[in-house]
Amino acid sequence: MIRLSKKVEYGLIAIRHIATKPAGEIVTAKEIADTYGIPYELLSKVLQKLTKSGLITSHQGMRGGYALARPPVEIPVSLIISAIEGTRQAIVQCLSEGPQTCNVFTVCTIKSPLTKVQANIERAFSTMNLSEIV
Amino acid sequence: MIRLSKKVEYGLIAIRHIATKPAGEIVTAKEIADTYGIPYELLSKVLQKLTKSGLITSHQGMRGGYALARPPVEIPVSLIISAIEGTRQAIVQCLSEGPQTCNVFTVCTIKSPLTKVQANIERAFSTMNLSEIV
DNA sequence: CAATATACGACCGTACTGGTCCAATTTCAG
DNA sequence: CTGAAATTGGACCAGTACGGTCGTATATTG
Repeated sequence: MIRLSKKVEYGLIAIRHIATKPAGEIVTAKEIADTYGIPYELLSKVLQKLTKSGLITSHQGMRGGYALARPPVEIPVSLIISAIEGTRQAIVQCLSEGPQTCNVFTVCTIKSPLTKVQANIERAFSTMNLSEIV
Repeated sequence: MIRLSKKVEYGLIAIRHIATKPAGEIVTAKEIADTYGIPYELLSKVLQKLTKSGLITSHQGMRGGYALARPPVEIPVSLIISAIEGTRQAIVQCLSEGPQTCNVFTVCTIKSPLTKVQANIERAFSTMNLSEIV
């Protein structure tokens, strides 16, 4: 039907793992990769994206790693997803990109009905926060 | 965030177009393709899938075309999507394919939390039927 | 018989995805 | 101050899915 990318899966697993630790504790990418059998380099990229969007903080150098930037309650699942996927805002191209890239934009008849479904999905992801998946 | 494929978009537009006609009226793929500027061959494939899953009926030969197989109220949007996409049942691989293909299946910690989101999304698509998007 | 329609398989280019490799940089511990 | 451990970031690659096209077979009707 609809699928989250592997990167998002890894990101969710990782940030959840961090959230299970005592607040402020620093976790390395290697630890997470080893724990779940996730490719280390790929996971690193994902964690870097989460860092750039301010959901987690990074600490370079020896004894470095990652920690949550805010309490889990303030991290909705929707933010985690959009931090990793970046683009792809809407379920139909029209809604997010408009006439430039959608060839049927002007004659499209399903845009407005689908905004309801869209809102529903967004609500599903934004009402659930990190504290609910630990 | 999450995106419906172009085929599904075309399928929704097409079946909606058929639904706007008087019940039983036959519409050709060409008419739909021309109306919305959709590639004819691609649309044909989509309509064939909708036919195979029993949502619409096809009539070959001259004066042939497609018509709804049931009243619009009995055609949930979810059926249209799964008819066209076939596979891809769940938002995370684990949920639909299990341990064979998911490398983190046994240690995955986000499966069960995400089933709630999953159910939410499915409800969003299955509670909306064709009569609501015409 | 000919025109019109669906049915179906093969094919193609592009883009994205998951994954790997490598080098640079920062930081702390000894 | 040096080296190990960690993040950062760019390049790259194989596989696959997607959107789209083409050609052909088959059915139906006028």
